[in-house]
Parts: sequence; C-alpha cells; structure tokens
Amino acid sequence: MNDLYKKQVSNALVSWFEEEKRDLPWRKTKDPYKIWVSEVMLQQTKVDTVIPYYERFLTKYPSLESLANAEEEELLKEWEGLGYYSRARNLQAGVKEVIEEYHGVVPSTRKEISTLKGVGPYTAGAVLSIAYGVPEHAVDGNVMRVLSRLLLIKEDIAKPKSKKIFEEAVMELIDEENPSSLNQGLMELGALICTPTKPKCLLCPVREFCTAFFEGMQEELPIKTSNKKTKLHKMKAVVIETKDGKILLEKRPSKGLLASMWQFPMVELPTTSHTIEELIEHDYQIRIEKGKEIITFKHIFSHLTWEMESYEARLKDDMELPINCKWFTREEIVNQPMPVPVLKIWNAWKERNL
DNA sequence: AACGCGGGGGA
DNA sequence: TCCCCAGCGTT
Repeated sequence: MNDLYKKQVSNALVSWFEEEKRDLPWRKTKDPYKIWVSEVMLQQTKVDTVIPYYERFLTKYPSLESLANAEEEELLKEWEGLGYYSRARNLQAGVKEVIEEYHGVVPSTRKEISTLKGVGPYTAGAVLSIAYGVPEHAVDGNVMRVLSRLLLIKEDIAKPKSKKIFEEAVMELIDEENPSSLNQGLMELGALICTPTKPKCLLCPVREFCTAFFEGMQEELPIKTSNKKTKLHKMKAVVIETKDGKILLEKRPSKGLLASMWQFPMVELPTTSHTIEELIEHDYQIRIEKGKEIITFKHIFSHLTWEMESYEARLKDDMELPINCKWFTREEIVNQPMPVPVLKIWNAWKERNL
C-alpha cells in the first residue's frame, strides 16, 4: 500500500461512515463503560437483537458502580435470551477490576484494558478507538472480510495467526485524526455493503480501490476453511408440580453449557426402552405420574439438539432429592435467569395453567 | 492451535 | 431443516 492509496481509502471510508452511519443507541455516547457494554453484547450477536437489551441494561445499570454492585442472578436475568452467559459474568468481573484497580476509570491503553476479564484484542481496540480516539485496530469477522476483498488477502481467516495480517493492515490504514470512524466504517461497510454473500459493490464507497472487485473475485473472498461436526443429544424435560404448587428446578453444573442456569429436570434418552418416569425416578429420586403433554419442540445449539417433549406431572411420593435440585414457587421461578429452551417450556406450562 | 459457548436468521 | 455466524476463555 502506498501512502496515496492509504489516504484515499481511509478518507473515502471515513466520509462514507460519517454520512451514512445507522442511528444506533451506542453511537450517541463516548462513555467508555457504555461502549464496552455495547461491544460485549455485539460479540456473536446481531445489531437488531442487541438494541432492546442494550437500552434495558443501561437503564438498570447506568454506571460501572451499579453493575459492579449487581446481584449475579439479577444481572443474568437482564441477559436472558442473549446467550453466551459467560459474557455477562466476565463483564461484571471486568467492571469490578476497573473500580478496584483503576479507580473506576476504564484504562486507555491496550496493555491495561486487555487485562480485564472478557476484553480480548477486538473489544480492546473497539473501546479504545471509539471511546478514547486511540489509534488501535479492532479486527472482527466483518473487518477481515472487508479487508480480504479490498486488499485481495487470500489468507485463511479461520486460522488464528492470519488475524495478525489484518491487524497490521488496519494499523497502516488508520486515520490518526479519526480512528473511531475508520474502525466503525470498516465494520459498518461489512454489515451494510460488503456482506458475506451478494456484496452490494455498486453502492460501495471504496469500490474504485477494491482489488477483489477489479479482479471480479469479491464473491470468492474471504477464504475460510473449518467445519466442525455436531453431536446430537436428545433430551426430555418434565415440569413436576407438588399438590401445594411448588415446582422442581435443577441447577446446571458451574462449567460448560449454560453454566449455573436453572432448568426443568431433564434426562438424556438412552437407546434402551426405559420410560421417562423410570429415568426421572432414577436420576432425581422422586416418583411421578405422567400427565398431559405441554410442548414439543427442537432447540438446536451449535453442537447439540434438545428435542423437548415436556409434560406436566404430579408427584407420587417424596424421596431424597439430588443437591442441585430445589422446589420453587411460581413467583420465585420468574426471578430465575433461564435459557430460551427452558423459557419455552415455562411459558407453555403457564399458558395451560392460567 | 483447537475447542466450547446460545440463539437467530438465511439458504 | 439445516447451516452459518464469530470474540474470548480454557485447554
């Protein structure tokens, strides 16, 4: 890249961004805490999904201190449905570190901000450039796609080490005057114009500088390998209610999928022909009688599928429960953060029992 | 370097 | 219906 090319590209990109940028809630502020919250929510999550969560979250936790002092249960309730719940736990841990180690001021160097829980190379660069105007790269999947086309970079973006090439490219392009708009411009271009399939090249502000467009290769880039196999887990869940209206929930293990979240008692169906009643009795040490079916659905995670056949059941007699199980009243259940598949069952059960 | 982590949207 | 998306922490 020669100096003229760099200047032309960054100028075109920054001007386009300033002119065409979407009106998003986190673009009304430069508060590093709020930018941080938005960037964490935007990891692996689409803009349209994030907007309502972002608004509610900042109404409830408008400052570092309010989030640091929040109960984890309440915090996760705000996060309910967003997924990747460790993001919320790491965000709170990071916020606590800022208060304890940095007198409540989000650090403004890559070295320091990167030590915070949940802040990796991308989030560090995003907060630094957007909130503080520091000329740092913020390379996410969008940026890699845009740059691979613009500069005809044929490196496999699935490989961790190829990210360095894109970070170096951003550091060459970065506008010392406005690193915020350059970084956001790259991401906005990836979201609106330079999309994964069918890029809208005719509307692109940097088309005349785009090597892939010149070569007619924009649909072929970026190069991305990797294909993970997924495993199928068939699960069944049951809503068990006592005569005095208590409902049984089970707390998931503190590590792994949906860590520490509450769910209805669930069993993985083995190939043998046991009934769910027998399996529940074996796993939970209680006897139930089969009631009416509530809801059947399939929920697909990246690596497993929950086939939910859930039904309402009555208790026959009480025995010793496993320690990770607890009886809840309806009111208590409402305050528990629950993942989407569990919420589906809960909502279906409530509807039946209005 | 490879894997696990949710949920929504598009092919 | 299935496949894809994609930063960060852990291993």
